[in-house]
Amino acid sequence: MTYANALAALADPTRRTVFERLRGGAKPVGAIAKGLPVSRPAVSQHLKVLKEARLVTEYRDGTRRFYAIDTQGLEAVRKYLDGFWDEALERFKAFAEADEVRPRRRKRKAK
Amino acid sequence: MTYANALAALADPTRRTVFERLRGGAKPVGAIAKGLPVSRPAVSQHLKVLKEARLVTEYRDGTRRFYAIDTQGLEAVRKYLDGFWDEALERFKAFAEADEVRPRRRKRKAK
DNA sequence: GGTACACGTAAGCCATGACTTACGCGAACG
DNA sequence: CGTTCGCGTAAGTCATGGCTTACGTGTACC
Repeated sequence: MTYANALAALADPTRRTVFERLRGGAKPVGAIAKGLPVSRPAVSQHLKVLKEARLVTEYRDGTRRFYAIDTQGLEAVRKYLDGFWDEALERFKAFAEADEVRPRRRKRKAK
Repeated sequence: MTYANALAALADPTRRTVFERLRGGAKPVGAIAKGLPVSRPAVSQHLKVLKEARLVTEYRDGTRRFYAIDTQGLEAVRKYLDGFWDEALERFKAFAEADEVRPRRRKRKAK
C-alpha cells in the first residue's frame, strides 16, 4: 500500500517542490533547500516523508546526504491510477445497464 | 494545474474510498455513502472536492445526483507523474556527471 | 398542496500536519 | 583536537481540513 503514502506525500505543494527539484539528478539537502521559502529542517522533514513513501532514495557521502528520485513510489501511484482507467472506459456500458441503481419507480414503460 | 487539486483530493483515505466506489458506474450519493463510516453530508463534501479536481462528474436525475469518474483529473495526474519518469531514468547519467554538486574539495586526484 | 425523500450548505469542533527555533551528532578541515 | 559544516531530531505553535449536527431547497408521491 505504498500508493497511499505516495499520494499523501505528493499532496503537499512545498513537498512537491522539493520532489521536483530532484529532477535531473541527486542533490544534497542544502542544495534542495536553497531558495525555498521554508527552512532547511522543514526540507529534511519533507524528505523523510518522501523517503517513507518510496519516492526518494538516500545515500551518504561524507557529511552530506544525497537524495534522488525513486521510481517505486511513482510506479505504485501509476498502477493505482491505471486501475481506474479501464473501469472508466466501461462507464458508458455500466451507464447503459445500471442494474444496481434504478429509478425508484419504473418509468412507466416507454411504450 | 488540475493535477495539484487531484493529488490533494486523492490524498485523503475516505475520499479515496468514495472515489473507488464509483468504479463500475455512476452512483447517487446515498448509495455511495451506504456502509461508509462517515455521514452522508461528509460524502457530499468529498464529492464536491473530487468534482473541483475533475475527478468526478455530476448529473441530476430527479431528486438524485449521480456521480461518475471523470478521466480529466486522472489524466492530469498521470501526465504529471510521467514528467518524472524519463528524468528518473537519467538519474544514473546525472549521477556520473554531477556537475553542480561536487565535493567541497577535489578528492586530491586519485593517483 | 402537504409530506417525504435525496441532497447541498452552514457552523462549529477537534485532530492532523506543516512550520518554526533550539539542539545534538558525526564527518571534514586546519 | 577544536571548529565548522551538513544534516537529523525534539518540542512547541498555529492553520488547515475532515467530521459532526442542524438546517434549507427542490423534486416526487398521494
